[in-house]
Amino acid sequence: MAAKKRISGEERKERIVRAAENLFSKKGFKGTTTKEVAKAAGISEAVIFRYFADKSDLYAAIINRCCDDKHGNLKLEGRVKGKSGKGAFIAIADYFLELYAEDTTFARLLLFSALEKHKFSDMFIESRGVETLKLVCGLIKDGIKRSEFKRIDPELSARAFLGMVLHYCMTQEILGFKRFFSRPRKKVAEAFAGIFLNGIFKEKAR
Amino acid sequence: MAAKKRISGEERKERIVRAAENLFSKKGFKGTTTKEVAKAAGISEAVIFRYFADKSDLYAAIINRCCDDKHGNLKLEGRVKGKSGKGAFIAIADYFLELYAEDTTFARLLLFSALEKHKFSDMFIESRGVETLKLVCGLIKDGIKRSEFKRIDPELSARAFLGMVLHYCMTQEILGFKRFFSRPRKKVAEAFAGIFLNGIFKEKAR
DNA sequence: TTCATAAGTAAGTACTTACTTACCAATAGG
DNA sequence: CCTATTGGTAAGTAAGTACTTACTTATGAA
Repeated sequence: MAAKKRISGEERKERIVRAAENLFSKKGFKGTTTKEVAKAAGISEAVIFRYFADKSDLYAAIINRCCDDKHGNLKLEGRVKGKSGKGAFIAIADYFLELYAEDTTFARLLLFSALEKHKFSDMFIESRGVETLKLVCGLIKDGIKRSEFKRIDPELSARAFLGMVLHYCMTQEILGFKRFFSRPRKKVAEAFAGIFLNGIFKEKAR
Repeated sequence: MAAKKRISGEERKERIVRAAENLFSKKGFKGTTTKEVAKAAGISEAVIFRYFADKSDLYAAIINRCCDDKHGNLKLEGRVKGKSGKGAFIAIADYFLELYAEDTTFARLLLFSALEKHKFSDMFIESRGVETLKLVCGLIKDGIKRSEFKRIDPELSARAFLGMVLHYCMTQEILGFKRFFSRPRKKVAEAFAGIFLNGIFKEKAR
């Protein structure tokens, strides 16, 4: 029989949050029981309440993990850095397509939160959502300044581009559209960037 | 004191479904109790189980109502009929922008269903989702045939356009983006159709 | 009028939920 | 070695949960 291992408080807390993150993203906050979380974390239910005041406190811990994690935004910026024009938009599209194909945990957490009206979705909008929008917006404003793009509404256009990409990701991976319809990632990124850019590209030299 | 009114079975059933539809769309299937549904429908809980075998049977009734309801697709087709080129795309965008601004019940039901993995989202994809996609796809194929559009992937392009529109609707109305950012409906529809079309429009006469 | 039937309820049942209590055991520092 | 602290549990509790039972009352056709 395995000797009973005891783990430090911090490590245990971390494991509980990870287990809960998984379950909440799969079944929502209401749809997940503390019993399930305990089982997934390999401990008894009471331990959860030693580390967290109540269930929603556990939820708050997950949210903080997600929003503090600047990893996502940094990673995206890294991919775009150095690129310009079509390459930059392809990189953005490709980033999200890859992200959603790999793991929908975060997206599902966000959606559940928006539907169940926790404050997670608000916090998300204010941190990561706005950042991403700014990035795309910046690219567009640059293009306008250099007279490569038409003088369109930058925010609205950024929403259009991100909308194409993110709605595709969401329908494919979360609504399950990919069972009926699929295209190689590179092709999708290329097509979306192409449609978007040739739309806002000012035709030179008629 | 008001005389106790009795209502026909069909009418009562209908009222229960309507009450449940509202609540499920607000709080999800798991997040809504049969007690709440009964209260909203103005009856005792037991009545629900006279008309529906169980809670999920009630859910199924809602789904059928939503999917059978060809109203949505017909209404969209009606708006597009007779229009071509940019006007048609503006009409589509405008339709969804208006729909979401008025009422997110259906969209929320669909999202909850996709997340909670009921079969509603599958049924939706197979009925209304695919229909809408076909409509846009048809417009694009026509344009290609008439050599007005580039020879792009019609399905993928249709997804791009619908993505812009629907993701905008969703983020505005369900994620609550509209608190931070808003544009007049006509302007959004115009902008999205413009971006999309000038992207796939073949430039004539260089 | 009569009465079978359909519409409705109050008060349960068996079970699950989030959360507590009272207690136990491994570990680290003296 | 001892003992305070920390990590952990078994077995609760009160308040829900979906669903049932046993019963009442309005309605409409005969």
